[in-house]
Amino acid sequence: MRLGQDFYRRSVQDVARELVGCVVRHGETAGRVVETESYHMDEPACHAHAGVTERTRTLYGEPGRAYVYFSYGIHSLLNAVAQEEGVGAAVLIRALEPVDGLELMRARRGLGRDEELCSGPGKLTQALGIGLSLNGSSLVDGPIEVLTREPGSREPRVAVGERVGITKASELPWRFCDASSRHVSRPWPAAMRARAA
DNA sequence: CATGGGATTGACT
DNA sequence: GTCAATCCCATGC
Repeated sequence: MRLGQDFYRRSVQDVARELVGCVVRHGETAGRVVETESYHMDEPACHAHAGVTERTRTLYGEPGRAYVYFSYGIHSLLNAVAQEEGVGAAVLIRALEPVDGLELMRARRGLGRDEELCSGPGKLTQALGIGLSLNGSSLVDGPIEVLTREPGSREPRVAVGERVGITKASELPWRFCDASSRHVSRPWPAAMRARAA
């Protein structure tokens, strides 16, 4: 079942935590979310911190849309816009566990072990074929689907830690991981595993 | 209009 | 562990 707009119209931290275990699908390819990070306009690591600009318009828009942006000249990164319209906040999808369309993912990514297909924010957009043209598209009724956790599938053990790869506000514990997954973008320190819920 | 930084990855030492 | 690739966008002149 697809997540509705109300799911996203909440605290961005809650959305990030609860997205772990959900499934993202684009066409034939799909993966289970094992790692997310939340970003909010009030802290300087968030693009929305600069205010409303052409780039951040999507971030300030209605919840439940995709914010896709280009990073380091090479990678597209996928975010889910959260909170009320007018608040710049989003959840970065950092890693997936491949579920469907593995062959197509391998073709798009080149040779690699299954753990390497979607174990990073730039890798998963490549594996799922998500590009900048999908910026602003709806996750509620658009081409990228975000589905609830399969009933009966195991409850993820969510570990909380500091966000990865940023230079500002790196102390905030806004990274959420399935601690038992081997498909995360970076190894999970033992100290953080202890905090897993 | 010119410049510089960045929520990354993969190749190489 | 280090480093380059490479482009969008914000900022400043």
